Amino acid sequence: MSSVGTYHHGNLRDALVIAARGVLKDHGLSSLTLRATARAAGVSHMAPYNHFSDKRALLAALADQGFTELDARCEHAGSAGTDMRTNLQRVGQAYVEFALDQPEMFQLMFSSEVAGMKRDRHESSAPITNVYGRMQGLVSGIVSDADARQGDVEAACIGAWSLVHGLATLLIEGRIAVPERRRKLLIKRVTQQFADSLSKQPG
Amino acid sequence: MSSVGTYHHGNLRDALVIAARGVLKDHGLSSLTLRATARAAGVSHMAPYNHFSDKRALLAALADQGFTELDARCEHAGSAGTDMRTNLQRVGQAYVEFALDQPEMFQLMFSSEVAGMKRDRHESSAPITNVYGRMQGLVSGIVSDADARQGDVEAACIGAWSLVHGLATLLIEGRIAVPERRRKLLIKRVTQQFADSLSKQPG
DNA sequence: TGTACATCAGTGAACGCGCGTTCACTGATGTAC
DNA sequence: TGTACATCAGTGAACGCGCGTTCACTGATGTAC
Repeated sequence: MSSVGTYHHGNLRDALVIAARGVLKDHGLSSLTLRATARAAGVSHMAPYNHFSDKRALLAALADQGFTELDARCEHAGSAGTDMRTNLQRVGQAYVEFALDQPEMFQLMFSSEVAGMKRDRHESSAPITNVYGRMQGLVSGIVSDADARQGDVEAACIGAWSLVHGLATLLIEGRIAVPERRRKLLIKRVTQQFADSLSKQPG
Repeated sequence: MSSVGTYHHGNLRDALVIAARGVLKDHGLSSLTLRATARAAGVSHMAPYNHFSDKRALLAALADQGFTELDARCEHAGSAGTDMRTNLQRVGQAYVEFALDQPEMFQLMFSSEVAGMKRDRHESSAPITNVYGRMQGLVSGIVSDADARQGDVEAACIGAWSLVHGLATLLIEGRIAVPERRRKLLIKRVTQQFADSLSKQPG
């Protein structure tokens, strides 16, 4: 137990993750350093080492939080209706919109700095698996209605993920020239087309 | 005119780009610095400033080279046959395989460090446009056979690019668990499915 | 209710690193006369 | 054919920066007795 302003912080670990998130959002991934995070949390630059083994562990904790939120949004989007094709479209849309809402977070989550992380003993295995598993479930459900070969199902699952991930990435990087106000419609159309195309494959 | 070993290099600009490419390939994007490039070219760390206004300009020149090569491979792949769907599939496959052949280059090309570059007066406008234009031509050709609306054509074009770009990105980052030997087949299937799905859209 | 003490969670100085860039310079080249 | 000189394309020392991390430390906490 501790009160505000004491020597011991009380919950510095969480506070650091929150601070890191602020730095990431306000100044971008390349400015997200250990020292900047400590500064933002109002603590000495050495304090984080009491809670994270090193910089990567801190970034990994933040990325985990992002994956959890992405998964939550996809889950919410993908369980609204009963039509699997619609649900898949909505999951895809949620994925891309998450990336556009929090581009820096999305970049962190898929940055090579964080990939293959040790994860500092703090539970939480690869949470991207949940997101992909969700798509996989829907795609498999749709495609397996037809008499598809197994390789085709796998390709369709990976295609689904690739499509939304690529769209998110290209939009974030500004490679796709589309005015702000048309973005959402575009995302909907692209994901829609993909969802509609499933199970129209030749067996 | 100058011979080897003289004070004046003769063609340091090109030599620097080649050296940068070596550094990028051998040590990755984060190690691709001005000084490392100069070192690799066997020249003082200040010499590059006679040929490039700053670090970004050097990286941009290298990225341009990458885009040119990517476009060449896509062109070659996409003009082999006469069936547009097949050509589109091959272009997509070439895109992904380029990324896997030269992952660090691909990362550089789409890194935010290089995006929206000034490009140091050395001609060569955004060469990614060529690659996308190629896909766009094929997709439009296929989809416009049917009576598709304009927005659907656009969505299909962007979908094509997103699909291959996402697949390339996810494979490079090791997010897709697929053994080395099955990669090529997977890429083929994913691009194939997409190409086949075109013009089966509902008008 | 006190007190000794181990442990926890902070501090701040310092190190070594490599970076991009500035600066003043100098050696080599080519051209005008 | 020679020579003065402007220009080009290098050099190397130095600066300031922020980083991650080490180190020795110290203040606060909680528990055993």
